[in-house]
Amino acid sequence: MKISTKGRYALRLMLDLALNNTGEPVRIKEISARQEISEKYLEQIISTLNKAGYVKSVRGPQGGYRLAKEPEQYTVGMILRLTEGSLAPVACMEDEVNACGRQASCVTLRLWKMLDDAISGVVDKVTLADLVDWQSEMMDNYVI
Amino acid sequence: MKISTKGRYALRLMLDLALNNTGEPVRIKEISARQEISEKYLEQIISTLNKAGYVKSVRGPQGGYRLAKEPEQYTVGMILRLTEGSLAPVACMEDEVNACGRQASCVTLRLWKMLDDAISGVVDKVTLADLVDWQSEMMDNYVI
DNA sequence: CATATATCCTATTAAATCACTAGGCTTTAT
DNA sequence: ATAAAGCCTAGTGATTTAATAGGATATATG
Repeated sequence: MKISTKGRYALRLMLDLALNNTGEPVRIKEISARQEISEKYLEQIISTLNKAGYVKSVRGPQGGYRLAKEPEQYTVGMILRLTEGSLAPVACMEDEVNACGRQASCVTLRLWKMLDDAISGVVDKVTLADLVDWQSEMMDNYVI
Repeated sequence: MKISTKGRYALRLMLDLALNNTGEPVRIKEISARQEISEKYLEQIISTLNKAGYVKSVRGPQGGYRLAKEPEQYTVGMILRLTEGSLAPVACMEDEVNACGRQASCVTLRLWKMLDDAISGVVDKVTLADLVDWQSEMMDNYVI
């Protein structure tokens, strides 16, 4: 019942891009240094985000990545589901077609639906822009 | 981000005991047949529940297991946390002492706390007695 | 007391997943 | 032409998962 490093790193990566959303592309090397995550692993993760159209890449020198849309447009759920695969607490809830034979008589299915709703209620509501806001709130506190 | 089979089986096991809560001990063999889970695996899972005092065992012929308390006394969270270890969505939230160095400046921590609260809000509210009720509701629907 | 029936306990294992690392290929600004 | 970036695929060690296996121990019943 854990969010994997892949999902967490993807979130930090997107947040890093949002915080450095100047128009200039951001290099993997910079993100790697700031977030203390290996360049190679970041490369792999950002490739998923790129293929999904969540970020735009610029190749060659002075290249890098930038967000494809505004931070408000990305929910945490979008990012985590893309990189984690699914946030459903049990496999039988993943697809439209539920293959489990016990389904009709499955009491716990109701429980899993409640859990799934609770999880979705959080991740589909919080956006990247919220994370950016929270970040600046924290910075404010440090100033005193 | 999944509940493992161990946790799901533990829940079905406890529900099976609750539905057969006659005072007579219930044998693993019966649970295994009803739930279609191997006896050996059930043995292992119920051993955890037994050590935690969630069930009481009777050894020897005519032996088996029964609930130590009433179904209302068990939340789904108790059972899942015991068998799964923890339901926290990230490792850095598990212990009282949080070892992560980024903690102070960690924006996502706030998100994980929201997620953790949402999950706990469900599993700490639903009891074994609720599952029993839901089960009988379903049975009613089948009668028509 | 003997026996069958149950729980109890520890070890092993095949498969899958996770969290990376490695190395070369392609594009493009200078 | 060159160097700096992203792009792509494969490999790998460690850990976890989901069991199986096999015997030890307790006890109700005849």
